[in-house]
Amino acid sequence: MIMPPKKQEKPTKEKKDVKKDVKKDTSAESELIEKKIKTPELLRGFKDILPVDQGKWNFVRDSIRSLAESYSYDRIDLPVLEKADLFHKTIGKGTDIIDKEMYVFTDPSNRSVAMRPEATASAARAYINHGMLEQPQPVKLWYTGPMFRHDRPQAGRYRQFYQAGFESFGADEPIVDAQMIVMGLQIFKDLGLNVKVQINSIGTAESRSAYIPELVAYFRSHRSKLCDEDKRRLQKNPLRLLDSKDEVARGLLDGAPQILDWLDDKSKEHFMKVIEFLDEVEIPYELNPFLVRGLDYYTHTVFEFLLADDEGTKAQNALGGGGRYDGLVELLGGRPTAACGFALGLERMVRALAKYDINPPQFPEPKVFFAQLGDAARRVGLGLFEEFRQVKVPIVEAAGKNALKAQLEVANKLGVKITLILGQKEVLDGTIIMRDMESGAQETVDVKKVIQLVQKHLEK
RNA sequence: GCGACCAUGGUGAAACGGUUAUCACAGCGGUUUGUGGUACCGCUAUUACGGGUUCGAUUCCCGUUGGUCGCCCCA
Repeated sequence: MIMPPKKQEKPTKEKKDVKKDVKKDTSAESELIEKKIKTPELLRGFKDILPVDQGKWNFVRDSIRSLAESYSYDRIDLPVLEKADLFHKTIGKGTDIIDKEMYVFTDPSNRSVAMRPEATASAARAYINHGMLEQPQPVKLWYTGPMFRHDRPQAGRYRQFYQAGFESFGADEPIVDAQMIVMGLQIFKDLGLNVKVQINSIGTAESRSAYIPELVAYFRSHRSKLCDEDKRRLQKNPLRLLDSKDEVARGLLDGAPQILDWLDDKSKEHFMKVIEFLDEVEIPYELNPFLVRGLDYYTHTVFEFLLADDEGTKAQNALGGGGRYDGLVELLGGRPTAACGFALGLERMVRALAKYDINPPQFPEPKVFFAQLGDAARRVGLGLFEEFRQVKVPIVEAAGKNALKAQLEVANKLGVKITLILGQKEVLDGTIIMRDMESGAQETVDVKKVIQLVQKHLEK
């Protein structure tokens, strides 16, 4: 008992040394060069979505797609790159998205282009470009894909992030606004996420231009009390004062003029109807008179989807948002067209699933493993594997492994019920071995009957 | 864009100025070449990168890159 280890020790030690020396001599140089070339690094704020996460991602993507289909929204795929101008016009100068965060560059043909920071503008552009205003209205489109904003990365905030969005063009009815909210909430419900919606109306551009001076006047009278950030807002983007996180500003908000009071009658009526519809279908919502959104094109109804119980981090708890944008198509040179839509942040949804430990429904595990030995068996196996696939018996293999042992280890890890073993002998005899993984019992059967036999065995 | 914290193998951790960087899990290979789940053995890290201090740095300092958190913004 003592002897063998001693015998082994010596050779292994020698082997070790040899190996190390060999490594140093032959590959050390190339290794060094590789390292010096720098191991590749991800761009800041960019992320790989790895196979382990795809389950949750597919859950999110599938929920969105099936909802889109049941509400008969048509899929549209829009380019990632657009003329920079498109976003300047629509999202608005003065917004952070445009001024600080957009990936803009000059392309080889000397055009100013931008990686899309969102897709509503592109959807409106497509609506105009392809004469969709001649189609039966409303035109209902949905999309999903990556968006780009050069913001400082944080949890739930990336420079490339995925959005899915729904846009309805050509309907000014309040029911459309309400339906958007219903749809959004339904997706979250399908995912098992507890999400609340906040809504507000910011009316038309005219009513806002009447309201903003009032708001500014109010806060100006309290200017000395405001924090620096809010003073800046007062000048740059007064509406943002409404969702300031500073306590002083929050305290002042109670006495501040509310945008709802400044809406014209039509806007008020529109908003009232949206709310009535929501009441009708018993959708819980929160009226948030301080909700404003960061893009210029919004009119009337605006809403945001928030995680309902967001103890812990308050940041990045908005999972999506949207609203009406009646002026957008006209702004881009189309015929005046009412429109409404919303977008969802996919990584925030995936993150919420992880946070609440919600796992997507699992698809059935394969129950049959196919082990093959030698080239002849591989050749036969190729066809057999395909036959199994056609009768929809999920079957897996590990073609990268040679040893039967290694293949059985994989089969075992997969928790498979049956392993089929095909080797040289069996190929010659036209047979195959069927092994029950629980009992370990195995029998040699006619390869032509194996599919039937496997199906029978699985039924038990 | 501003501020703070962090960075050890595929993963989670340990060491903390001092000889061959420790442990667990995963991975791969092996324990006689066609049989799994256990056991045993072996292999897998120039301590993110680049500089500096030091006789000596994973450990201290600076820069870069990346991550996280708050602000800002938003999805």
